[in-house]
Formats: sequence, C-alpha cells, structure tokens
Amino acid sequence: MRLSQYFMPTLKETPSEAQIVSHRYMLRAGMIRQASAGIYSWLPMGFKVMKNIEQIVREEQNAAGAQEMLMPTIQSADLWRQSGRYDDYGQEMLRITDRHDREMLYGPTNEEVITEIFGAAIKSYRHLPKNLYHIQWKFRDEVRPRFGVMRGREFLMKDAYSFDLDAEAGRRAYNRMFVAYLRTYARMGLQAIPMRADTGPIGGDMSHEFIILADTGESEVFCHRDFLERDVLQRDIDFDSDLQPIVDEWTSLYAATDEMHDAAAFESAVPEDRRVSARGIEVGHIFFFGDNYSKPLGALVTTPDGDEVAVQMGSYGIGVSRLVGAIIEASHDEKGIIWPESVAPFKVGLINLRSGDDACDAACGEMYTKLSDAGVEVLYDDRSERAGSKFADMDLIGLPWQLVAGPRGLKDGKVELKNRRSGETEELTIDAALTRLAS
RNA sequence: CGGGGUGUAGCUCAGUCUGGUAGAGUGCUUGCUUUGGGAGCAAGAUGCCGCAAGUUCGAAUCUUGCCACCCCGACCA
Repeated sequence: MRLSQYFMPTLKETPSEAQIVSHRYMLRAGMIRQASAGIYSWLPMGFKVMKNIEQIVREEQNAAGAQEMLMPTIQSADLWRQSGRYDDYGQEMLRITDRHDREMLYGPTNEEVITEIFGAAIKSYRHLPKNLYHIQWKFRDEVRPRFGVMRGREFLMKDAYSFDLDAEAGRRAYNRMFVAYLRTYARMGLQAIPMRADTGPIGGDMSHEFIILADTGESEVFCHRDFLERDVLQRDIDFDSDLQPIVDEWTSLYAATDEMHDAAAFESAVPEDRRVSARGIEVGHIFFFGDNYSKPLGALVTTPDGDEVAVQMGSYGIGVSRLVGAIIEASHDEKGIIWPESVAPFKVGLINLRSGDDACDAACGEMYTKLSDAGVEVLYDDRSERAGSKFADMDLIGLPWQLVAGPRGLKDGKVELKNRRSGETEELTIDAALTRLAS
C-alpha cells in the first residue's frame, strides 16, 4: 500500500478525550474515530489489525474443534424472558422496539440464541459434543464507557458455546478452550495468565479470566512470576488428547484478581522473589455453567439409557476489539505503538526519504514491488513529506520493520533496516534487506 | 446513577469574569528555499462560537432550558 493513497489520518496532537495510551495512539494513528460515547468507527489500519486478531482467534478455535457460525445482533425479548434474564439484565441491555411494537434487544451475549438453535436441532447424546462459536458485534450500554475500545459500548467479541452430555465431558470441552486460549494470546505476542474467576452460584473451579499485565489495567492482579516465563507455543497440542495435565500446569500456580485475592494464601504459596503484583486487563473469560440455560430453554438430549437430560454448557468469550487496545497497552513506547508481527497491519514500513529523487524513487519502487510480490505486506511512505514526519508517523503506527532509503545511503547502494521494537538499525544492500524481510 | 468539568477552525486551545467586526499554534492550499528525526519565508482558505428560547441597539460572552462529550466514584468483556 502506498501511503499517499492510504486513508490513515494521523494526528500530531492527542485529542483531549483520550486518557490511556492505547486510546491516544489509536486516535493519533488514525485507527479509529469515535462516533459517540463508547462507539467507534474502525478506519482502514485499525480494521486491519482487528481482522488479524480475529483470524488468529478463528484459527485456534477451529483447531480446538469449535465450528464458526453467525448469530444476529438483534434478538427477541421473548427468548430472554424464557431464560429469565430479560428482567435481570438491567439497563446494560439496549432495548429496542420495532414498528409492530415488538420488544427486541441488541444482544449483549448469545446464550439464549445458541441454546435455542442447539435445542431445536440436537436431540440425542449421539450428536454430542458440539462447540459452536461466532465473532459478532455486541452492545452493552455501559454507564460510563471509557478507555477507547477497551471499554466501549459496542464491541466485537468471539463467543463460543460448548454442549456436552455430562459435567465430565463438559470439563474436557472447557479444557480444550482453556488451552486454545493460551495459544491464541501467545500467538498475538501476549502473555495471558489464567486466573480463577468467581463462579457465582454454580461454584467449582470451572471459570477463568485470562489476564494480561499492563500498567493501565483496570484491576489489580497477583500471580507467580513463572507465568511470565512460559511459552505455550513450544509444544504441539493434540486437542483430542487429555488436556488436563496442561490445564493443571497452568492452574497450579497462584494467580488471582483482586476480587479473588487472598493475601495469606499468596504469601504462603509464592516465594517472595517470585511474587508479582501488577495491574491487569481481562482479554477473555471462560465459564462452565451446566444446565443454567439448557433447562429453562428446553435444550434436552436423550441419554444412552433413554432418559432426557438438559445439556451441559459452557461459554467462552474473547474480546476481539478490546484486544486491539490491550495489545497496545502491553506493547508501546513513548513514540508510539509496537505491533507484534502476527497482528501488525503491515510487516514493513518502507520510507522514501526523498520522494521525487530518481535514485530514491527507483530503489523504493523496486523494493516495494519485490516485497509485495514475495507476499510481504508493505506500507510504502511515498509522500513528499520531510524525513522527520515520516519517521515520526512510522514510529507512531508501529510496524515491526522500517526499511529506510535515502540519497546518502543509496550512493553506496545501502538501505537501512530498523527493528521497531529493539530500535536496532543495520545498513544493508537492497538485496540483503529484501532477503531478510522476505524470509 | 451520584459528584465534577468541557463544548469556539481537522487537532490543541485563548477569548466569556467586564457584551461592541472571530483569534493563536498546528494542520490544510499555493509559490520559493530547504530536505537523514514533526523545516524557513511569503501568500491564502477554513467557523450556525453545541442547539433553542430570552434579555439587549448589539450576545461566543448575560439568563433559562435542552443536547453532547470528558473525568472521579459505584458497575462491567
């Protein structure tokens, strides 16, 4: 993509409404534009990042055996009356009336809809287990939206729902999602820590929040330092195998948000030099809830014995749009964003230091074409801006690599390759730089 | 929902107290000079001063009502 043609309205100054770093950088980098409180338009670059995140989520869900579908944003109030949540949900639910005076709502979550769909189609234990998910916009009418996309009212969420015959099978479904989540975040360059979450009236240990550490996190968290040194991607996962050992490995060490925190337990379980107390951002939540919805909504299956039982369910959410902000919170410096390569809108930012100069234009044109042909996504800054503003913009938008060509280096046939994260730069020939980036 | 605050150029903000032709910086346009970390000079364009009613000869400024947005708290993916 040539920057001269790309819609990327960057700002030099920070709009006054933005407080936290991800919000400031997303506005300054031209990734989003606020439409109204807690509701954003996603401009091309922000949209690209969100799509990259979504794709990682999708791949890992599929690998774990979940099947993608799509449910509507607008739901019927009647369905929610059956589950009893229409009145319980309160003002966070955006209620709508259609032209026939029918009560509708903009879905804040999808348990009712999926349970109805499942219940209408699946009647026998023979068709279990199932795990269905979608990636869809949700709306929760927060009293006070803030932090940009981290806590908007409208947000994109992946929510999966598992259906099993009994609680033991439900645990296996839960474990698959648990491990898939670890992998999903790791692929985005995040170290997410599963923390026990409140299971409410159901009880048990089958609810975890996935938390990443960031100074601007909304809640205080406490955990063992070992979590920060683990790499779940190192081993291959067979989702058909028993995943309990891996789950145990990730749940045996102390990790809790402030609501679940027990200072005495923390101190006895974790040696002093391994204790981490920090702030965290919740980027996912998994929950096993048994027959809470299947019972009232009549999602019953026949058992091998011929009995009818309500199906055992779990739900598994990942805040996709929130992750865009969360990744920035976890990965930035004073100049701007630092994208992990897996979610970066482009891999390389190609900077032509003097657009209009024949040698620079030719060298950049060649590099742009060859990288593009090699399947490398390049944002080519061909604008006739000054070097300083090109560097500043490129640092702000945080592409992993900056490839810089100017008259000075090109005299010797050299270009400069800079790693955004480390700041290291290297002078290379054009061919060497291309080889490096295309590999 | 309680408390506080702000609405003036794309963005950051002055001007409001004390009513009298709408301002600055930045960004934008044009030209020249520049060109390796947000350039210099010159010329230019840009506003229902959040909306509505009122007071007044005259309202960005005073009064009333409304709307929007932000911050703190309580609440949440």
